[in-house]
Amino acid sequence: MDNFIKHINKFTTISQPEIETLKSATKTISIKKKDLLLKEGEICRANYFVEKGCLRLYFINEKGSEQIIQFALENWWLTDYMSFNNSSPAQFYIQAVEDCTIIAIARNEQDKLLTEIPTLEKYFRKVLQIAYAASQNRLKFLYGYSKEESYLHFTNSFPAFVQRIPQYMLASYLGFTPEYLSELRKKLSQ
Amino acid sequence: MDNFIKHINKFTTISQPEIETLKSATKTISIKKKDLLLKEGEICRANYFVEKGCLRLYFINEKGSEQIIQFALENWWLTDYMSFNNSSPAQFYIQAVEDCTIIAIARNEQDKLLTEIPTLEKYFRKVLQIAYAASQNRLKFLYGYSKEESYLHFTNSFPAFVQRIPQYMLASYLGFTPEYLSELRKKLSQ
DNA sequence: CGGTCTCTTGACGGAGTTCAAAGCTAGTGG
DNA sequence: CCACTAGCTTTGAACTCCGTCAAGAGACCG
Repeated sequence: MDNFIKHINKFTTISQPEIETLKSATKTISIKKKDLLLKEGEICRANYFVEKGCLRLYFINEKGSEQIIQFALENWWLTDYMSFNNSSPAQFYIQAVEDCTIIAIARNEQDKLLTEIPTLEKYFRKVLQIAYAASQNRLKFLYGYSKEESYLHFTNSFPAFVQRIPQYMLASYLGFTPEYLSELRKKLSQ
Repeated sequence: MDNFIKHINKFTTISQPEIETLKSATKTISIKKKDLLLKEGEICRANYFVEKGCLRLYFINEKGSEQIIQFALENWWLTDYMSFNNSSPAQFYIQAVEDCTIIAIARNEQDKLLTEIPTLEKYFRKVLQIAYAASQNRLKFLYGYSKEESYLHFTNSFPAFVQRIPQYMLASYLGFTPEYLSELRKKLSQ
């Protein structure tokens, strides 16, 4: 819970009684590597904050292989927002890449919470504004870079993270095949 | 201003005096087709709501050609969020695709406004939550579909919008060349 | 009606995929 | 703590989607 409270205080001010309310309205979950928080087709009923570990959001494409859309590291929120907003069937899976500690706010609890603690509206607005900025940036790289450039950019920007995940996940996230990633690595190491 | 107020009322409740405050803190701008609201390298000092018309967000890639990241139609917000959040140099251009009526909230006014009218925090949080959901969906299509499938999906989903914009913009938004779009159209009309 | 955008056509080339198979690594149970 | 196995990574060859270039046809605006 520590990271979570710190994170809130980075963006707004929250009182001790409000923290207590928050604690009673959230669930802290420990999950193992490869455990699923959400499956395609289910209704996504919670928003997940990564206290520790790493989650991924992905779907299965027509050819039957996994396509990763997003990773969430410590201090990031992750959910299938379409499903979460509209209570529609999820289009994505959410899975633990490593053993994780997750803080979950259930959909119905969130509505109540935001009424009881209005400053959380500010917190979520700011967090979403940053996440949205990141997604604009992401699109810029996707459109502007070749696969090789994407790979170089990503490994230079997040060297530590690249060590944390298997290569096939990196390939999937960057939008190419594990075979091609292997070819790139070989080429670039010479 | 009508669309704007209606849009706010779809997500939260705003009082008459609050509307007056809002009116005095925003600027309504009329711009002509091809006018620019933001250039790469400038600091983006406003968030733009499309009351009427259509905007596009794009950048110039290494080869010197325009890459469109996003369109904004009526009732959508558009800005370079990275630049807007951090007062850093913009990575994008914002341009009118058609003659437009735009409502602009300046960066510093927005901070004041959100303090004076707390319900706007809820409004922006919800709008961003929807925009973020749309961007997750966008990524799913980008990763999951071939160029041909992207084209078919887009034209089927937004036939009216496809009529509103030149083909080279559609090609740019979908991430391919006008030449290939032309080839696709020919092939698919047979 | 003249000039500048926009769209089309076709030839060619290359980045990245697919498939199949072999080598490697790490986790698990005995 | 070792051995076995499933899953991950590498290799290479064939193929294909889509970009590039260049040139011409059409459309729209002043």
